[in-house]
Amino acid sequence: MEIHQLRYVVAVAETGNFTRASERVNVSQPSLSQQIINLESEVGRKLFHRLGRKAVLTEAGEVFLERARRILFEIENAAKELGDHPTLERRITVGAIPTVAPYLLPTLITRCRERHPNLQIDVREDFRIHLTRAAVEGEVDLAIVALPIKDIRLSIEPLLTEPLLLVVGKQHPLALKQRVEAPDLAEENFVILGPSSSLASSIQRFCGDHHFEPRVGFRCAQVATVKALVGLGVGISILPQVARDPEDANSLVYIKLSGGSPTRELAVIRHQQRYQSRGAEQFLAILRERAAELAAS
Amino acid sequence: MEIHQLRYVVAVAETGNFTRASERVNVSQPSLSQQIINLESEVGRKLFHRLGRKAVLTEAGEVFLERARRILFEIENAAKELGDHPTLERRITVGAIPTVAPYLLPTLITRCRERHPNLQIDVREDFRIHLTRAAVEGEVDLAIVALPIKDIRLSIEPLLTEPLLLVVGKQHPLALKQRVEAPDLAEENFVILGPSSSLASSIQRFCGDHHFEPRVGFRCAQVATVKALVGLGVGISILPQVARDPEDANSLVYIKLSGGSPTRELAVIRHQQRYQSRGAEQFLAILRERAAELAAS
DNA sequence: TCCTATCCATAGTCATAAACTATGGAAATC
DNA sequence: GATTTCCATAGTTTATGACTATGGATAGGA
Repeated sequence: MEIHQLRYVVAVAETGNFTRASERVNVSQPSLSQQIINLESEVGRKLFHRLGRKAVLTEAGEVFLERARRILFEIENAAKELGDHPTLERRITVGAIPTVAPYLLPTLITRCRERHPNLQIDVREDFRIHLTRAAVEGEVDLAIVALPIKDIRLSIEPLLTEPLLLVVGKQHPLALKQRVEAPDLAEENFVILGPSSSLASSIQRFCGDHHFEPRVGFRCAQVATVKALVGLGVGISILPQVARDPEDANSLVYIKLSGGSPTRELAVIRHQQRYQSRGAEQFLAILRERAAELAAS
Repeated sequence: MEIHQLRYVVAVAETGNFTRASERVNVSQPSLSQQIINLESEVGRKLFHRLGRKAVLTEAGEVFLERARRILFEIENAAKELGDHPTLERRITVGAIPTVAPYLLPTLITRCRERHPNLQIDVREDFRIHLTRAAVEGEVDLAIVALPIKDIRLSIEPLLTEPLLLVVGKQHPLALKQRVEAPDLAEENFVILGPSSSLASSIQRFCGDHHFEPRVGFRCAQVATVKALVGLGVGISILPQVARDPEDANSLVYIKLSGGSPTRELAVIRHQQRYQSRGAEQFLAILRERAAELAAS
């Protein structure tokens, strides 16, 4: 007897149909069918009559269904109790990509400390592909990343669509132009982050959409390095608006491109089936609040 | 969260030691260790302090242990309830090898019908290797087979040590001898069952122990065929005492070999972890009773 | 009554998880 | 200080659960 088998039984009982149940629990119908058969063999009882297009619980199936529901409820509560226990310290791990971490997390963590002093937040800054894997493997509770992401094991909640701004040095000719469009960038040298960066991928996709390949002159590991080099005038870049810093005004100019400004969509991901602790819920509420603020500005 | 992980947690809690716990649940220590680590990662809490040679529950671990025990108890009861339900028909499948099935099962089933009218017994006659696999895969609840058997997934309960008797035709020279020993058989033609038969294997092993290879003249599929051929005088055989039939006296002579009579040990096997239903328990009690009777005769 | 659609079960294949063995590091014991 | 006993990691193998393709049975509609 396995937990996924109990879930499948409950799903079939509630939908009346193996196919519908398989859609509900995100497996293929033959897979669910086989697991129900395996379970029936193990407990030595038929749990469902297969009546043409209907799956109907047998008498034994009705008895078993109550037990299955109780077991699943207990399992849910086992995880919940650890997450919500009044005396156990709450601790979560949050991931964020490098073009989000230094700009969003400080505000989020500050608010969390103010409102939920008992909540400990560990941070992991990493690239999207690593954070995706970490979420799947339960190494982080939540991760803030840029879309697109495809992994059916993850729950993906969009947060905001964030403008990406052209950034040039104050002495750069483009800094003086009234209107800058994508084709204006075709001959420029780009300073961007490394190949693991989803922002770097977004920039290359945006340029591709405008039928040119960006001339990548510099690959950097940190946004601060990108800013420093752009400020020196050796190239241009594109950064998310959230990366904008008041101090940047000394040497940088942020420009919203005319005729279709690039954007990226930020989302928060977590494991589809992993219980979400009270601490994770608290953090998520603050994250949603901050995302709404950013979207409105 | 998986059921085997809960079992491992309980085992570690009760033994205080990963190594001891792994022995208890029949997996290797690294495997248990890895599963505990995976579970801790999933629930986001340390469940055990690893203090040198001791594994001690953390506070979270103590909370979790209660839940784990409750879940495992519910799971045990889910299976038990189906097996013991007062109104659900009880039905079990019993396997037996061909040199046991026709001699033991009729008596057992008759007694079961008398004492437990609500118990339905399905029978599967097959060779040991197939019954072993069927028990592992839950296709039979119990199976009566000859030893040896090695499979850690099975629970093996010896039933009785059964004499194997030499069988010859009434006109056979050995029928008239006062004392027959193993070397007397070295030049005889043997009539035995097919290569899948564990009895055939036992005969060959017995002859091997006496430093000769049996001359196998006939391979048969049924004990009745063996008896018929031996009665005709075309060869000799060795059959378990339980196969002896009053009608055999017309044409056969059963002889207990002097100087070390061959035996075989019958056992009943079942799946180690599968819940044993009330019906299976009832049958098993009758089987033990009959085995004791046979052992005394 | 026949055709189509919708269901479940089987077969074959593939990917992943859980098992293994080998082994290393740390701590306890002698 | 050496040895023993524990747990964790790494690499490999095996078993399980997933997939797709497809067939048989049944229900519904024309």
